[in-house]
Amino acid sequence: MPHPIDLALTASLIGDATRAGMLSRLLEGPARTAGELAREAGISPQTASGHLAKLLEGNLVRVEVQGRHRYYRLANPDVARALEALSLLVPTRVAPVRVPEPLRFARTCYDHLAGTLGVAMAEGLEQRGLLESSEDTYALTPSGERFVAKWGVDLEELSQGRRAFARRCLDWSERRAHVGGALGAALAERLFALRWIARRPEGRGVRLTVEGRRGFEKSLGLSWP
Amino acid sequence: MPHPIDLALTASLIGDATRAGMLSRLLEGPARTAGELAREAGISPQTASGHLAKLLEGNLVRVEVQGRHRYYRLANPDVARALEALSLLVPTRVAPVRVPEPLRFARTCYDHLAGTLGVAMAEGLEQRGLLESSEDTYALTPSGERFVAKWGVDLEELSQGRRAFARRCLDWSERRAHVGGALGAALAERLFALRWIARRPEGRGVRLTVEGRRGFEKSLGLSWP
DNA sequence: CACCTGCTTCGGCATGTGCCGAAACGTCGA
DNA sequence: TCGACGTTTCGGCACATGCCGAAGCAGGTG
Repeated sequence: MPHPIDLALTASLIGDATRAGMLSRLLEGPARTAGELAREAGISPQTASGHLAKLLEGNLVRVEVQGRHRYYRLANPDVARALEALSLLVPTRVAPVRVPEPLRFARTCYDHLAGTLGVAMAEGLEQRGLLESSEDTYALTPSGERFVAKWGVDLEELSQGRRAFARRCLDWSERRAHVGGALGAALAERLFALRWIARRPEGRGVRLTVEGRRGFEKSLGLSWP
Repeated sequence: MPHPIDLALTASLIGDATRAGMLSRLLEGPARTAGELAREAGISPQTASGHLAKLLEGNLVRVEVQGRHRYYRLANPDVARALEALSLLVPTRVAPVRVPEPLRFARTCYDHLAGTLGVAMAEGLEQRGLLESSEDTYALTPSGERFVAKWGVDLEELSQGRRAFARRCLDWSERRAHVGGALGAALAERLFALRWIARRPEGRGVRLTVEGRRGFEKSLGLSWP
């Protein structure tokens, strides 16, 4: 752990509403000029400049100079991760997050399964001792390896790739983790192939089929109304 | 993402040196009473009480009342994760606070370099724009390719192999990333060959030689007491 | 060169917040 | 019931910091 003073210094950079807004926008959108950030935040260019100088000093953003424009972006992926980790701590106001019900129940997150279903699967695997979580990754236990093999996941093949094996991917609608990485992608791919889940016509939404409902019930004891 | 104002509110709870110190202690140690936390922080009980009330309100800690004592602890594992994610963003000071024990300072992790030295090398390369990190891999920039070639790394050969090129390997003693994968192995191999580092007689410990100390100082500006 | 534009630096004002002294509250033990 | 102790609440002070107006700097353009 770093010295508390340094930790506080970094946290206080995010701990200002204006700067937090800038960082949130940079987290979700492309690089922006100082002027754009000022307008979006509703503050004068001087003030924005001061904030950006601090963020730069704290190594939360980096800047690319193009002529008289200065494009700011998040300094590195760690910053994005820290912002997301902090977001999870924000006390929920009234409704947790307003997500349309279908999307909230199940959707794809890049190439793996997210939403209530994705989280339930991860936690079901964990409760049955098939999956173990560490700080930000998952690992299959020996019985877990046999279990996913029954679904048709080829572990040999997965471990070849350069991709992280199984990442704990934080779910923004559930505020809990689901399985990402190579394993997450392979699980989703198999569940589609087994027709336990099916893509909705458009968007990232996913539907649980009748077979899927039965399958999850039988294999992991998961059930839904 | 939550509203930026709420994000800022939560971050600013950590963004005070005194509170950050309390949270750090709670992260590493057992639950403590309000009075203990006050003494450890070197502030009056009233002031500590105010801080703890804020942390409680922000749901970063929870409290257990036992008679006239109040035991505070972190509210949940998400808080610990957020603190650690934030710690990663703290700009590195070159001199570590504590004199590191041998293993902590430098060791091999499979076939690449880990510990304070491994992390410092990775971050030194990154700060100089020689290495870029994405989610779980590293990539050499063009200037980085020239740099490692000077150490005798044969990039042609590395890219032949089936192994992941450069993995971000999380260091358990430092809680930060160092370079793994094929590049990490090649760097370690070259540093041994150049006699910048040497294996300790037994175990995985690694020693920094006088040449190594000079070399890291000159090439990456790293120095140790 | 002059001029516009994007951005930063400087100075002063106002608000926010960390700190402690004083005092109150609740629990425990004599 | 009383006093000791751990903790919280209240009030006021001092410092830190966000804000903007004014001014300065540097790149692009005619």
